[in-house]
Amino acid sequence: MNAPADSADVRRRNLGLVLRYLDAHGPCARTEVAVGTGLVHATVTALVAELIDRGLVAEAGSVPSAGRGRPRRLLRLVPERVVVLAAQVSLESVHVMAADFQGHVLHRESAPHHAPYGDPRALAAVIGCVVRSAEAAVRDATPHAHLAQLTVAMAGPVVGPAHLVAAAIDFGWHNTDLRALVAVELPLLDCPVDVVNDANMAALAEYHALAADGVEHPDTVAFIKADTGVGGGLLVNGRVHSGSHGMAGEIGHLPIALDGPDCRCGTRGCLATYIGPEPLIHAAGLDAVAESEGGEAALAELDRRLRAGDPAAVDALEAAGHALGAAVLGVSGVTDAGEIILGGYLATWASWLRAGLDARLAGRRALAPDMQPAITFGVLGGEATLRGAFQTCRDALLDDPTSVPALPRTPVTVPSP
Amino acid sequence: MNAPADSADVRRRNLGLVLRYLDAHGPCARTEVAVGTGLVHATVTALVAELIDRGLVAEAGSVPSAGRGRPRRLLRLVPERVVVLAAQVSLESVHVMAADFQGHVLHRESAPHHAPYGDPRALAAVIGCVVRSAEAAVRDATPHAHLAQLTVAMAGPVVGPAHLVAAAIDFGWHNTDLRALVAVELPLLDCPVDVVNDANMAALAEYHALAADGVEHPDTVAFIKADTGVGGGLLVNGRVHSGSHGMAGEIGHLPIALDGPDCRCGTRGCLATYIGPEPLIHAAGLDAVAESEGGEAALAELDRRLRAGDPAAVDALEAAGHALGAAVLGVSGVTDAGEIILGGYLATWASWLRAGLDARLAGRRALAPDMQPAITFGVLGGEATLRGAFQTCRDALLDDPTSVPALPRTPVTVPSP
DNA sequence: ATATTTTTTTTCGACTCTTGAAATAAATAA
DNA sequence: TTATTTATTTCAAGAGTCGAAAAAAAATAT
Repeated sequence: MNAPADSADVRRRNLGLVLRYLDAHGPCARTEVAVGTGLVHATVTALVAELIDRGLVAEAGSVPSAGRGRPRRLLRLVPERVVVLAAQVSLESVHVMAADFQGHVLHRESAPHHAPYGDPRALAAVIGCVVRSAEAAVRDATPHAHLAQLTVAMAGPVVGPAHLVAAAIDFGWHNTDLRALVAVELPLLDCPVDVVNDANMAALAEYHALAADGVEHPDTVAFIKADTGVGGGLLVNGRVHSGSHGMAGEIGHLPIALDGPDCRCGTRGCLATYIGPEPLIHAAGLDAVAESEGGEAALAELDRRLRAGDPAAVDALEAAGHALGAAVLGVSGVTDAGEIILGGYLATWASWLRAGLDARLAGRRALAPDMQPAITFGVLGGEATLRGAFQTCRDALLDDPTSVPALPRTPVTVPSP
Repeated sequence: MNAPADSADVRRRNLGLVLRYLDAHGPCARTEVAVGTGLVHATVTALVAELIDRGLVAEAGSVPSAGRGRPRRLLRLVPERVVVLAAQVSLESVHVMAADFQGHVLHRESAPHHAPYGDPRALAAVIGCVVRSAEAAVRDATPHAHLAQLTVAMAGPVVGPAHLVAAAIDFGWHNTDLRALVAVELPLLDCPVDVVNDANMAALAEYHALAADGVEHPDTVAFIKADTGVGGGLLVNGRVHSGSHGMAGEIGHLPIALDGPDCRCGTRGCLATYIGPEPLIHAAGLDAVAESEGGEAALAELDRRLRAGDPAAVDALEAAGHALGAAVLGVSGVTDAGEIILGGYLATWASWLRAGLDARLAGRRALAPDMQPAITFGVLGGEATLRGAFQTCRDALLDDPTSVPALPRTPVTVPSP
């Protein structure tokens, strides 16, 4: 933050600029990179040379240039050069994904963790085990890859530069240094370990998924999702804003009604008491199903009833839409998010939520039509969190491509005299 | 954002680093600056030389160093070198303040603007007139000063890099380029003109005022104020986050009750319908006073009654405290602000609000004691907005000290041979 | 077949910035 | 006076970007 700047900073930034350009615009020539980034040809030559050294970029043949002239030598990203590991800790199991730099999944693995409540060490051991196995599998397949980072996403606020898990309610933790615990389990894994909030990751992933589909995002974007719980995230300029306690986006307890239902959190009228799974199940008259077959089954049944047009189910979602509308107004009022992405079953059931949601937004809409936040719907479903953890690794690498070491010099076969 | 980096960027940053250090730590020697900033002695010498060239820093005598050794040559900021102009447009008048780099007020001036509703040009003319007169007064007094910036704060969202005033409800504007209009009025004023949101400026000012008193701020801070209306601001790392439409902090319309009172904005249950001046006056039974003597007088009367212990007044504020508590929970839930600064009469009447506020926060407090946002109270009152506009100029200068030109070279008297 | 034109890429010298080591300056203590 | 200590400056080196010129590689014109 207040460290001196340096020519190395300049280099890092410009390397990232070139890498981002190649990533976004596919294989292209140095000239195009120069024009696209605003750098001068000479500099692009130098930067590309370094990226080639580090194995992040390779030449990929020539194409004839327009009309006559020297043909363009195409440059392409080498996604295989980098492998990242993304892990997600859910209530009952650990999921790990290994992917290359462009997100091609190289390996997936899951394991139940049976972590005893209050014992992060046991969980770290399971994480370590799964990650180790995933890493081994990948390392065999792609021997030259650089392992860039492991990012572990889990429920609960993650705090500060030390990435302490401040309070994982589901696991009974308090100020746990999960990162250190995992690192202990993985002494041989020679890469940085990151611990992040899962909802924030989902937000990041949906943001990028929509951007890949051509959606232009405003600079401030909020994300609200509901599945097993209600959470969210706040993105500023495409980066996660995690707030003072890593809790930005712990939106489930946004108060939307002064005298609403009591909430686990101790207050009342929280958003989660309107759009969370339990209240929806209750409103749709599915308490019995939840009781006998569990919450997952009840939600599945709710989905069936919605599609069948069951009035209680439809009404439940319209009411939820209203509450969601209040939350959207609240979030957009506080953060001025220009877009709000809805994820989890809020995306799945978008068509049933829309009525209540739009009704609630209509009032405000009258005031400043062009200032309404755009409402979009996530497309990643359960994949979002892992994809977001992956994206975090990617961003780190694009911010500092020098973290990837130079390739071992290929021995030049000198023609004997 | 995605422009190439450059050695000039490095210079700018490091000049700013040195300038900030001298600003924060008072006169001190180059060695101390080097240690404090992490720069090397040689670099500090060069940077200081440039700052002296630009007239921002001057040598200020020597003090003996600890024990023996060459004495330290102290460096001091030259606040007089820079003059900034801060303007505030309120409903009825324009206020302008000229200050030096450290905020010493050089001149103040106000004028009623009688701006006809919907005519930004007339208002721009008044602003121009006041600014011109202020500038002339200051320029006479301090002939060598560099006029760095004019920042105009006004109610209403301010959008994007063009600083368009998107929708100034009070003035009936829509997407007005007030900056251009003011610039037209001030063709001779050779400095950048900025237009910003007034509540955001108040937030910035209170932030710095508290920091000057030794308060350590968390990285995310929210500000909520009420006086003639309800507004606020969001600060991330000490910088204003204005959101996608410059509306971050238009918090008056945060919905806190699903079925609350109707609001001007078209929805219902907005924060402003609970803690705004009209509802408070009404709840305290002062409608008649407001009718006959105006809102200002009614608020003054409310203040008297509070201090006299009038039950209706006290109850009104306790209820407002409750609503405010809900807003605080909402804001902190969405943004994870580690601190929430309350300003305007929310600060003045802190002691009467606390009961309701704390009651509302108590529930949440039980969940995560160390994650509660700290509640602090602004100290600047009506001065906040102008001070914030000033601070914006200051930040711009600290971010790029090269915007201040070199002093005209003092003619060296060559001894004739 | 050769020269010319066009486009892409690299090379080279100039300039700026930070750095580390050495030199200089200015005091005190012996 | 001479050594010691501390603060500051000087100087050469290293790393970056930039602009102009040169080189490379094709297509077209002669």
